[in-house]
Amino acid sequence: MSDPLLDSLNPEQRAAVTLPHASALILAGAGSGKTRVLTTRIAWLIQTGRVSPHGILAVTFTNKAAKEMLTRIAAMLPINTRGMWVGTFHGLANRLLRTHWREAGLPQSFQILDAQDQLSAIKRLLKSLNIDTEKYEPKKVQGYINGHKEAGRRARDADAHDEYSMQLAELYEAYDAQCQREGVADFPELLLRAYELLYRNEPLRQHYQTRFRHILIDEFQDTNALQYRWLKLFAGPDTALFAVGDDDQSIYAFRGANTGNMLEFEREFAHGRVIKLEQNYRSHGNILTAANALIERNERRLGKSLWTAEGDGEPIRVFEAFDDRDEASFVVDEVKALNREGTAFSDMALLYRSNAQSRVLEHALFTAGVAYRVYGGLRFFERQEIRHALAYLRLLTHPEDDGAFLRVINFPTRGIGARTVEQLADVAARSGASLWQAACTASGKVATFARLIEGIKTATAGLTLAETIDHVIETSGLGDHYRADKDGADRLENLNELVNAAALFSEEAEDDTLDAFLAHAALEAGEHQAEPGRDALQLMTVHAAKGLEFHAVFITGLEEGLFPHEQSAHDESGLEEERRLMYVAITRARRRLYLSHAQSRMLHGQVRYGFASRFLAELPDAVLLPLNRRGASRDAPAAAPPRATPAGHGTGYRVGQCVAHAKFGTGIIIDFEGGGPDARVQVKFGDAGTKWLALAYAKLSPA
DNA sequence: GCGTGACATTTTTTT
DNA sequence: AATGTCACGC
Repeated sequence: MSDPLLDSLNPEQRAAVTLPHASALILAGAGSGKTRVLTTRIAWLIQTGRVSPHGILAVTFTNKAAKEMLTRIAAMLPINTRGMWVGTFHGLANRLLRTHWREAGLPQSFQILDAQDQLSAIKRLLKSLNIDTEKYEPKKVQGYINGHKEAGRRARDADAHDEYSMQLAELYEAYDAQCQREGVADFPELLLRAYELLYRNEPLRQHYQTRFRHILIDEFQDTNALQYRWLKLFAGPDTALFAVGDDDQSIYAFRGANTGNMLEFEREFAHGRVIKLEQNYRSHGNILTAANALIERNERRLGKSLWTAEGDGEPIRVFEAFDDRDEASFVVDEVKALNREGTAFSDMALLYRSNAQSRVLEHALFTAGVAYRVYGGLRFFERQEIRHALAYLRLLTHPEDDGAFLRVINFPTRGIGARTVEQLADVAARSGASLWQAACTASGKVATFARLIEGIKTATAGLTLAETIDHVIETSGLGDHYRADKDGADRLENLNELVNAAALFSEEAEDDTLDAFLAHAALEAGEHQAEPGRDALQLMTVHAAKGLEFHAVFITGLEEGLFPHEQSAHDESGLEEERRLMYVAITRARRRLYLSHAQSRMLHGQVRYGFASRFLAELPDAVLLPLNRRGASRDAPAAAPPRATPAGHGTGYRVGQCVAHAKFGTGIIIDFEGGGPDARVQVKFGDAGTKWLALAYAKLSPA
């Protein structure tokens, strides 16, 4: 009898879904139905009675993916999915630590530090230890600490051979001590703590190992060393691990993701049980041909080639613009044309390597009146007014939190300046107490502040979450502060939105305590971006586009130094990651793909000249369609792009022009000086670097 | 204690 | 170009 769950799957997908009770690695290419396989596997396991929801642990990297997974499973199964653990690594670690806080050595109300909180905690530490922040930059220290935590190393495990690394290790140690004292945990700490908890506590470990008979991991290529060890710890002798990933889409190595985990997993758990999903249901043939040709240039990969049952489709359009503004206007024209032909704006995406590139594009779109939406940027719970409000709340439930204390002690300003705070910190440090405790014994303005917090605590004792937050906003003076500020309307609205978010949270969450809400705020920085229904062009970085798909995709800024980014282009591994990034970008497109680059571009306030990205040359010519400059009328002198800076009269050359030199190859003129017989030009060559050449002697020809 | 202007600093991002 | 950080002066 046919099973409705499995009917629409292809043979490989079906094999993956119905694997026996053993660990396996699923190599799922872009657009091959990865999420579908993962969710169907869970549904199938439960429906066929192989496991109860209680025995399932499913891990993802983003909250969005976790939510999507739950929704899809719920749609497939009539039964209730409660009891299943589905969430992000951090969310699950938090859940574990909240349940076993005593065993984990944390206070019950421990607070979570996001990256920003962590950085300010580190700055505070460096200051208290009188460390030279020129030599030990806070950001570097943060990177050092997180790097070690993500590799599963405590300060004592960090190798310290010279003065510098010994100092760093000491700072790491001191930082952890500070966090412990204040009862806070940063993101990697959540994982490491949860890991250590199970590692050291055998009964607990056995409990979870027996409970979770099936562990499923999404985006496995993004796991770091600690997350992998974490999974190994959860897996008992009778646990089946189901890891789904695509090494070609690993684009987070820069933050510790380790594709090597896939190889290791194959050896340690899957024992050769590897299923490749290579049929792509998303893109037309030419797009896949390009993607395959590109990614084949990478050495380090497990090897996989996408194919489609669809036809070749349209060629990939390549456009060379004079400059970034020209590129933007090209994009605008094409977007409008596509929309006229019936493609919704929301089904088109405009991708770029780095956020700074969006400005010019936005300007052009705005001027042309095209609705667009930029993803990324400041998230809801990261806004300063929200952080202030949350800091008050943190202080209510967890007064030991010095970070929260410092954020609000003088915001809104109440006449407590740096000097006073410093004295307070001295008192606290001498007695080993928290700032809050020191404040409670203080007098004057500090005492008034302490009474304010105490007052809020008493007044909100019986209130709901939303009422509490509303009360905090009004009593703390935050509300008045932003009402007095003529630019404070948006912030007030956000604070109001925070109250709404709390009300919603109370409705939905099983545990609607203040602590739970604060953890939620830290772990889920807020995908609550407003105005969904509107049909708008989608703008985002390539990173942000992972996992999404669009009818038409524009990849812009395909220039050396930008994409691949110059910071990554030096070593082979960096370059391979950039290539994977390009692979991800290409495979977002279903039907139509545009690649564009510009001869010159405004970057960091000055004009830069770049060559076309090497990635363009790595695509097969057969699938590319170089676009001619648009209609002759638009090329009329009046509308010509503003690149024509004459390079000395009568020389026949101008800045921005491509030229060829017998010895140095081709390059672009980026500057000139003198005129007539003395004229010299500065040319940036692809291979030979930048050279000054005298026009009278150098044999240049237009290229 | 607080506000302002000079200064540097620019990848990618989730949790 | 634009943004954040820091030191200085009121």
